[in-house]
Amino acid sequence: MATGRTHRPATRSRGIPEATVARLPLYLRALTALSERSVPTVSSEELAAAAGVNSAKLRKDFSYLGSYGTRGVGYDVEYLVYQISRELGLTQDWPVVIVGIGNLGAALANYGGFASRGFRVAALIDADPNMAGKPVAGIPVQHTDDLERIIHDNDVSIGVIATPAGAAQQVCDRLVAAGVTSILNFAPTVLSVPDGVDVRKVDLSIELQILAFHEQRKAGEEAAGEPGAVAGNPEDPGQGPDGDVPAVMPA
Amino acid sequence: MATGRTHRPATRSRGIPEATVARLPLYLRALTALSERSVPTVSSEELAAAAGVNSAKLRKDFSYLGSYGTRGVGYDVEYLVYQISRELGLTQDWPVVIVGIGNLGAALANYGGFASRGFRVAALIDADPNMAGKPVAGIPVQHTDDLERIIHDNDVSIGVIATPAGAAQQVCDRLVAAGVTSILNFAPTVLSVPDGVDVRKVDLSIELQILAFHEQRKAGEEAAGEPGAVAGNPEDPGQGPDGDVPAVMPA
DNA sequence: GATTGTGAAGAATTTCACAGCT
DNA sequence: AGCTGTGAAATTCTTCACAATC
Repeated sequence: MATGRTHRPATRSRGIPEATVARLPLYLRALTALSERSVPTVSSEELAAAAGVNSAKLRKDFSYLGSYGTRGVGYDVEYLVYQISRELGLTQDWPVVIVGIGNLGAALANYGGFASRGFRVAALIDADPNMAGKPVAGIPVQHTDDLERIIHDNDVSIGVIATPAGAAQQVCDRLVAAGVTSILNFAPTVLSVPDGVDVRKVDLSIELQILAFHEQRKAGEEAAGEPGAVAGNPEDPGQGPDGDVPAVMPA
Repeated sequence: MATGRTHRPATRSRGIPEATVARLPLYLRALTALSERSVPTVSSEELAAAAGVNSAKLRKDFSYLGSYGTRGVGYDVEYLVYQISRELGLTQDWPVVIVGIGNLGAALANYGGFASRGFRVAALIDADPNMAGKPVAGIPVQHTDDLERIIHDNDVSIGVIATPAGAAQQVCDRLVAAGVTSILNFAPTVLSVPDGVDVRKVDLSIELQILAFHEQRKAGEEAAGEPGAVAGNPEDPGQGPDGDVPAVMPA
């Protein structure tokens, strides 16, 4: 749980489970692809396959948004795109600042999917005076000294931190003090923020470590006398068109 | 559920919940920081605060690994570092290949935390012939044509995909065919892989969309007559030093 | 006949709260 | 006295299975 303002039935049924929220972008992407191919309708089964989940979960997820499908037919692609976009708040434009324009910050600035869906890179900020003025992805880098002014001038509420770990908390504090209430953190640190501020983190080395855990487990199982040994034998019951992604759970 | 070989009590109690596995790297990072400051022992309360979780959860997590603490005292930092490292499989060296050396791939190649903890960038691979031979982060980029050979020669089992979305599935297929069984995907696509292969994904735009959802909700609440209105009011019961970070992972 | 929407069952995860050890 | 380890309760998430609807 991340949102501040705690414990209260959230007014009236504004109760979309967090797990569902986290999947909406996945559905939206799949739907956008269908939309571009001018597919008019899609069944829960097809859409679920495209998004990499199972269809019961998808239907349950959609049920929290409302009844947007037609029984016997499926979902209208355009309509669903709109409804999910609206639910996610993507019908408005979110100015975003990226702080820390090193390799990663530059990569993020250049990332196309950024602008495509409701987000706009309002400014790039770096502590290195030599960077100031240099354009990255067509946007001139500004100096950290002006951080507060930039936030205010652009009415930014979402900040991306791509600085080294050591600078992250300090940058975070300044962003929050200047009015940012959502932070996407790429620095490998736990940020502490006041209540009411959301933080999400993206951490390469954590993801790799989780993979290493599973990889090690595979190696171990292989060694222990297993009938079929070696990885990659394609059997296993059930599991339909889900296919990927951990979840593991031995027993 | 993803890992092949299903349904079996996993020999003997090798049953660490996935949610716990996902937090072990967090604990490890906090412990490593303590270790560097030569702190000998730490309580569940302190460590939990440093890792950004609550202490009951941390103790429960550790209970799956064994009884590594001392009642009335806490945990021995060095010992725990070792135990968690071992559990995660970080006492061995994992050669990793990065495919797609654009902005992001280069950022990943330069990422320090990579080498630091059990991972070694064995090779960089890109489809652009002009990139071939050019060093990135001190490692010469190799051409996609040699992908299979590179995987074999370096005994790689973990691959990182940082290509454009359109190329990701194809690269994935080749990696898997060549023997890779764990994939970290930065391309905004759902990859399909055979059973027994783990995929984790890191997706900037999904994270941003989740933030936008919460941001929108805040704005809405603000508008609807709320007592304290406006974000950032620091009250709220309970919640201790937890505060932030959703934990991501729908994967 | 096909497919949605959803109660109810089941599984996983988190939190509580305290017994048990040092 | 302090802090871990853990059953049990509470909560959240997933899956099942089928009635309702087109």
